[in-house]
Amino acid sequence: MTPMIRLWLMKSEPGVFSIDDLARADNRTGGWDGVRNYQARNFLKAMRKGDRAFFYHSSVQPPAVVGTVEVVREAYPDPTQFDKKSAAYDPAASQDNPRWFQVDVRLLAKFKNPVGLEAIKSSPELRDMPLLRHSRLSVQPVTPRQWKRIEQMAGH
DNA sequence: GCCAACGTTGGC
DNA sequence: GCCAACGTTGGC
Repeated sequence: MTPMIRLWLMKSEPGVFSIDDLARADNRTGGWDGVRNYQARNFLKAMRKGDRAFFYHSSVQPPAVVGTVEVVREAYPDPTQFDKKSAAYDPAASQDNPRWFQVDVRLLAKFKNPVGLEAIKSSPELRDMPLLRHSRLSVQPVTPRQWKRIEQMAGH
């Protein structure tokens, strides 16, 4: 039986963690920590090894999909929730009862031609992306059709 | 820096 | 359980 590969989009502010940071990491792999939204967390927990995701840069000009990553480790407790020095510290979380999770991702490709938010808005095939409707959802599903369209726009 | 959208908190 | 107040995200 062939496991279904799911497709996602994950947002990050490049000033905090950028696609180039991931490119420089050991094995081009890093933990996607700091997610503190329940709906986004539930999507993180639904991710399976081998799933792919777009890496989206938010809060920069221009906001854009800048590449693709692959899930290499499924959800496990995000250690920053226990770290009092972290901005993502959550006093309500405990080791016994973690509230927040992260996955590890490996960089697959950095787009030569990032796909800007403006271009996404102008493409009729992409009008239903949660990105355009729920701007605050930092981890969200992508349909195969949307995936193909964005890769096409990126020249990949 | 502003502010719309929307998620979270807490008083009742 | 409602909802006002508050906080955060993220485009502009």
